Parts: sequence; C-alpha cells; structure tokens
Amino acid sequence: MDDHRDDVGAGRDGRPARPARLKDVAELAGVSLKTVTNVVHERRHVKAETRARVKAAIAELGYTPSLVGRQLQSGRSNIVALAVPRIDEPYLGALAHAMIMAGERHGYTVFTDETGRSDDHELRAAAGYPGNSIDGVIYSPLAVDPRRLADMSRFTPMVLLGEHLSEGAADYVAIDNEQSAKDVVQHLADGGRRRIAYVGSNPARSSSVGQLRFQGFRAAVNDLDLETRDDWLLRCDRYTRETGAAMAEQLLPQIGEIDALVCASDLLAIGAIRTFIAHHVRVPDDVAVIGWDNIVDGRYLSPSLSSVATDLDLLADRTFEALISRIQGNRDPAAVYTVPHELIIRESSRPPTG
Amino acid sequence: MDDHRDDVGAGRDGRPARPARLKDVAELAGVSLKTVTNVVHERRHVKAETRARVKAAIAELGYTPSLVGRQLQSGRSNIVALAVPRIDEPYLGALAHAMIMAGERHGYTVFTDETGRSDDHELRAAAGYPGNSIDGVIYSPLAVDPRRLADMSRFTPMVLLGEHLSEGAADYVAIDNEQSAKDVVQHLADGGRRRIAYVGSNPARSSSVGQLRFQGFRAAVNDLDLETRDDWLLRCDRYTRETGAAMAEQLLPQIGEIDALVCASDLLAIGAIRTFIAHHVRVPDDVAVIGWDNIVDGRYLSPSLSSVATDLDLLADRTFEALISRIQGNRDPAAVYTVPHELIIRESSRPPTG
DNA sequence: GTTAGAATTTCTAACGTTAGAAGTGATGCT
DNA sequence: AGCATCACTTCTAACGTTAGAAATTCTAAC
Repeated sequence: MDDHRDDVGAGRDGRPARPARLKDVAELAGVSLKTVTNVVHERRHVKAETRARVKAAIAELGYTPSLVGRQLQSGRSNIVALAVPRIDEPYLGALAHAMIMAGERHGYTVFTDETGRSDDHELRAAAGYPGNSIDGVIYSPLAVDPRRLADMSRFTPMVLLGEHLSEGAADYVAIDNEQSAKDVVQHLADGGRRRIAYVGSNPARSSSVGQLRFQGFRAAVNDLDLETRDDWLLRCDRYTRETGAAMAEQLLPQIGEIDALVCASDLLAIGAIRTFIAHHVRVPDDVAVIGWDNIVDGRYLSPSLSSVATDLDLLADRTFEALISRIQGNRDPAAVYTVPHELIIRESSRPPTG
Repeated sequence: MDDHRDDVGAGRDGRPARPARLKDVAELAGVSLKTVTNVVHERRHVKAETRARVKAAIAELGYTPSLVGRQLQSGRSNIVALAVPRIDEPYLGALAHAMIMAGERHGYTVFTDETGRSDDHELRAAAGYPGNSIDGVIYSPLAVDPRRLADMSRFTPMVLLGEHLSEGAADYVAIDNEQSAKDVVQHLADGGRRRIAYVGSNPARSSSVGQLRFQGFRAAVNDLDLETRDDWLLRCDRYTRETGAAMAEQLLPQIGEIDALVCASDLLAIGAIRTFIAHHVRVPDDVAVIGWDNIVDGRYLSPSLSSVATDLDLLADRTFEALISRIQGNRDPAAVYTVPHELIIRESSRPPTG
C-alpha cells in the first residue's frame, strides 16, 4: 500500500503502461520479493504451488528483469565493447559480426563502438568506457600510444586485435602475420613470380600488422632468392582502397619489371587493382596481386582477389576465452594467442596464361 | 564510518583499486552527496570555494559518474539500439557508421545489434529490448510481420528504415524509392537503352523496397515507351551478391535482347556483373547495370558501379529527430520522412561506345 | 540586534535487483 | 513432550545516482 504507482498491466488495451517490476509480481502472487527472485533464478526451496503462482503472475504481467537493476546490484553487465576504428570497413564489419555471434555463444552482449573519430574515443575505449559498466573491451587500436595503453588497461579486462603491442599491454589474438606473409610469397614463387613489390610497410610503427607482414615478406624473398627493390616497397599508414589506388599509381612506371604485388590488406589490393585496370595493366597476367583479410568483396571482383583468410569465428572464440578469463580475475602476464590462417587462391594471383 | 570499503584511490601505484563513487568524493571533500551532484551538474547555489573543493576531490579520485546508477534513477539511458539484419553488409555498415555519428551529435550512444540470426532476435528488437533500458530503437526489419510489429512498437519509441510498412506502425525514414527508380530508368533511356530487365521485385512483400522500386521502374518504362518483359523481371528476397550472381545466370539467355539491368541493390548488381564478366558479357557495352545504395565497393569495381545514393548523414539526422521526438512523448500518428537521393553515374551504365 | 529572505547545504527516499540473515512451520526422532 | 532439523518464506540492506524537502548559514535591511 506504499506504492503510489498503480497502473501495472492496466492499460485498457491489456498492455502494461509501464514495465512490471519484481515488486509487482510479488504483490500479485502474494509472496515476498526474495521468493520471486528464487523462482526467476530457478532455485530450490520454493514449494511447487508457490512456484506456479509466481510463474503465473510473471506471465500475466509480462515481467522481464531489469538489467539495470541487476547490473547495479551485481556490478556485472555481461556486456563487452568491441572498439574498432570504423564499423563500415568490410573486414571490421565481418569481425564485428563474428564477435557478436561468439558473444552470444559465451553469454555476452557485444556493443560495437567506433573509435576512429578521435584520439579521445580511442582513449575512452582503452580506459574501459568509464561509467558504462562494460565488463571488458575487445580493442583494435589505431593510434593510441602503446605505453599509455598498457597503463590504462591494467584495470580493464582487455583483449587486443590487429596491432601487436610488444610491451605486452594486454592479451593479443591474431594470426601469425609473418608466417602468413611467407606463405604468400611462397605461393607467388610457385606461380613463377620473381620480382615482387610490397605495399603497406611502415617502419615507424614496427608493431603494426603491415610491418610484421613485411618482415615475413622480406625474409621469404631472401630465402627463395626472389627479387625486390627499395622503390618497389611502398609504406603507408592507412589500409584503404584509396591508398591502394594511390600506391599503385606510384608503381605504374615499374610495371614490366615487377610481376607481383603483395598488399597488406584486401582494401589496398582492391584499390591497386582498380588503378591497374584503369591503366590497362592486366591482373594477373602482367602483375599478380594478393592481399589479407579475405573480405567478401574480393570474391566478386574481376579478377577475384586472392587473400590470406583468418578464421574469424575461431578468432572470436579465442578472444572471448581470453577476455572472460581476465574478467574472472586472471592476472597472468599478457599472452599472445595465434589463430590459424589460410591462403585463398583466386584469379588475381593465378600464374600468367601462356 | 559505515563504509567498509576503504581502498578508493589507494592502489600502491596511485591508481584506484575500484571506481570512485559519489560518496567517496563527498567524503573526501567533506560535503554531502547532493552538493557533489550539484557540482557535477553545474548547478547554482554552490559556493565557489565548495565547488573548487569538490572539483579537486573529483580530480583526485578520478571520479566518473556511474551510468548504471543514473539510468536506474532516471529511467533513461541515452542509448538507442540500431537493429539491422547483419552488420557486415556494406550498406548496413555505412548506415551504422552514419547513425553512430548522428547519435553523437544528438547526445545518444548507438548500440548496434544484429537481428538476422533469428526471428527471436527480430522480435526482441521490435519489443524494445525489454529489460535493457534502451530509450528507443532504430529498426531495419527483415521478416517480422508488420501487424505484430505495429502491436509491439506501440510502447517503444521506434523509427523504421528500409522496409516500408503500410500500416504506419512507426515513423519511417527513407528515400522516395519509386521516384528514384524512375530517375534510374530515365537515365538509362537517356543513354539509349531500350530493353530493360529488373532484379529484386517481390509481389509477396508489396511494401519491400524492392517492390517499391519495381513499381517506379514499371511506371517509368511505360511512360518512356521502353520495353520490358515478364521473363526479364526476376524476383528475389535477399539482396545479396550471391543472389545477384544467380539471377544474372538466369538472364544470360536474354543477353542480346536486353540492353540494361536494374538491380534493387548494389550487392545484387555486383553479383550480376561478376556473372556477366565471367561469361564475357561486356558491361556496359552489352548491358548497362545500375543499383541502389552507393556502397564504396562499387566505386572500385571494374567497371565502377552506377548507383542511387542516399545521403546517409541526412537520413541519420532525420531518424534521430523523429526518434527523439517519440522518446519525449510525441504521440502523433506515424509519419513518413523522405530524404533526398542522388544518381551517381559511373562506368557500369555509360552509353555503349561507338 | 533582530529578522525576513535568500543562498547554500544536508537529509532521505526512491529507482529494481540481489542475497545473507532471520523467521516460521512442519516433520521426525528420542 | 521436547527438541533438533529441515523446507520454505520473509526481512532488510546494499549497489550508485538523483532530487524534493528540510535544515542551516548568510546577507541585508530595519
């Protein structure tokens, strides 16, 4: 009788005017709050008859537990944030999709956030979204200083993707980038390619995937006695189609010398192929092109794009295993989890005809 | 002295062992809770000296208000859900990006959810994510029965995108689909195309964008005295690359008769072009192809893809305006908001050379 | 020096959930 | 009959925030 709000489930169309609370259920069923939670959580020590009555009341009121109340009480939200630079990049979209599915398997809701708008957003993600009661962060950093990140992440369960931070700031999940680059070069050599260019290195960021892949590339080129030259190695920060197109522009004078181009991402490769075709450079006959990420668009390109594929579902599962372990208090030193990769050969890197 | 937790900001490395609460700030500053909130909310009636002391305490403890606490108290979360079938579809990724940016402009956090996994997920979105304290839903439905949706959405602020529900279940924001199709046909006619096929109609779902666009298509074909035939009109549910490829397969026998293909989405168009090229059908010389959505990939395709572009930023802003008005209690009948579209002409629909 | 009124601050209940502690009966054993 | 044990249920404080009401202090005018 101390409740002034009396219109639960009383809409004249039979729908509640406001969501029912635990208290409403308790009153309708004529039991205490605790008994209702006991029923909701399927606990013992509730008489069958009481249980039935409570369940009926729950059904009648259409009661759904308020996650906010729970969260406040438990300190846990079962929400993790996936922080990526831009959600409209194909690879990151596919990653988000895989993470959402994996989150579901592991009992977590994945809240995808974009950090690419500003450094502030990146730092906010790195700090674990203070105030938002995020249980953990899956983070694909772009520009944040690794040192700073290591500092901030100490108190936020976090798993890193994409860029490798040598300081071991947090758990890291990725393919073996160097080895995948070696596989790429081996494949090109198998197809008779000898003089290979590379787009996407960046010595200034030695831990970037582009640089890791470049190291594998260079090692394989040496091991297999292939040729590369400094002016065939183009560095860039952003792995976009635009950049790829611009880089290919720079390579046009070398066409005829080079017979293959390795791009640190499919987007770079797509941009490069676009430029090549526009200048009547034939792919793969004049130049083989290959990238990383196996984005769907590559399959529908003409020529279709060869690429290094990550098993995203596996990557997402590993990520959640690591993250959940951290959420549950694991304080071991940061670990690196490697997931397998696979070379998907399509038209763009087939051996030249004739 | 009734607080048993005494390790706020007491980590021996100078970082808090747990997040600071309002109460911690109040104690450190030697004032009451209300005074601290008054400072946090920049309210009057706080002495300058007190304000300074509180601010110092906030800074020292690194206090950030708990959004959960706020949400419980206010019933508002300032979070809206964007429910799309799949986040890894290029158009939906671009839409999500635009919505996240617009949300920021309007003071909302956008939580992107995928509903494509099951009907349950769609219904959950339609019901406003019960228990999650979502303030509103931006919803791009795929399969939910409009009738049911109308029923559920009555109590959840909601804006619909994509599919048009004639029942007026909720506010709807989109381009003028019929007019855009007429513009497409006009453009093809201007380029000398006369016999035009269409992929993406679906009479079973008369309110689907594919069907709306088809209606505009047919009207324009009649008005401009162009030709189309029943076996040039292919219906489909899913606007994917795969479907587009399959539909184009069906059209191969008609090549030579038709000189243009209108696809209800860019993905369909991309799939179709892939099939055409694989079968040495020249685009645009043999067949012009054009789609909707202006996804970035279309620009890098060869031939680059002509498309109907929506101004996504404008669409997102309109969406938020409508949604916020609903959140604030607007009970007017559901409205339709139309945003402008633009025809982006690229290579795939250029007039045949020679 | 009083006092009305304003300025500033504190007190307290509430948001919806949870779970430990405490309470009530009923049963079975001696 | 007395008592411990068990099944079941209720009571209550707590999570972090907010804001109306109440209390206190200050200011200025008489």
